[in-house]
Amino acid sequence: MNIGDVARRSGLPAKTIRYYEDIGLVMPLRSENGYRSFRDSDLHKLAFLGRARSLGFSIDDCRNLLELYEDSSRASADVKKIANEHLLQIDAKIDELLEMKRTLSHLVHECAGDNRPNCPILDDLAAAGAEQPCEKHVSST
Amino acid sequence: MNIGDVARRSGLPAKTIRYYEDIGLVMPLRSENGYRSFRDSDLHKLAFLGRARSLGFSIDDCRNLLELYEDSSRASADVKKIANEHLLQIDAKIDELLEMKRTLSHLVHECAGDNRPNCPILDDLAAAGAEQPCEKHVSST
DNA sequence: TCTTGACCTTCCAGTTGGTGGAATCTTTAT
DNA sequence: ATAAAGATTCCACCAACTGGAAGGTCAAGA
Repeated sequence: MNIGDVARRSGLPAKTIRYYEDIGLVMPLRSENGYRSFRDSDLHKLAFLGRARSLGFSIDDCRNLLELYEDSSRASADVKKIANEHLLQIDAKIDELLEMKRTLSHLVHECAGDNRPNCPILDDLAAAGAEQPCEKHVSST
Repeated sequence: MNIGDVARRSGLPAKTIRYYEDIGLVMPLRSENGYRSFRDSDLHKLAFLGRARSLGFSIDDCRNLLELYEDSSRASADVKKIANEHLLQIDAKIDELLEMKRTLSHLVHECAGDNRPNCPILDDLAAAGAEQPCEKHVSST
């Protein structure tokens, strides 16, 4: 299979597949003309990578997952550990975004959004870090 | 004020402040010795930027917000528009992460996580894109 | 046979938002 | 005098690609 076929079948852009070869995630053979020649196993790996990436795993995690996948004597605990750590990061990110959303939607709600200059959103951004203009308490935390 | 003071007061790393000057977000004066000399207005801007960044606004958004902030004849609608578009992106990201979380926590739940090789997580990653190995229906959308 | 177009190759640069480090001043304190 | 702290510039690096240029290859049609 040439890269175009693999791209269509895996759903990954050809550019990305070349990149994955660059960083050693797949090692397709080469035809006489210099074209990459992908085996079914390469396609399979790329589909695996695409799926793992779509679940948000880092390239580094993907590398480890792929290694585990190809190790028939793996312990599922090792896979689960990677997945669990990733889940924690996802949770952290969700929390962060929810907090942003909470703050921002509150501000947006307060803002008239008309042609007048008064704007609680800008007020909030400008007020940050200058909460007490009269007395600075250096936070003993 | 030297950059160290501004860093302490704004909470931004000195490196970041230099970077913000590089990309034209702040334009501190220079002392005779070549040191950056920050005015109160610069510190104020940097605090503004720090707050906006912490709400997830892109540097580009920050640039626009800063411009609006300094334009006393702005329309609050312009600010609100930026904020609302950002909110939409936050929502999209949250949805994406929640979907990842849903899938992944389901898989993690299924996985024994012991020393045996059988692993539903890997099975899922491997099965993706190969759902029907016997018949390929090219998806008529 | 020639040519056109689709496909493939490599390589270099840019993206986002910084961070790390080296080499080199300047200032301040002892 | 010297050392530490803090400043400067510049260059490289992170993730995970993406875009584009310049060129080689292949299959089909006139």
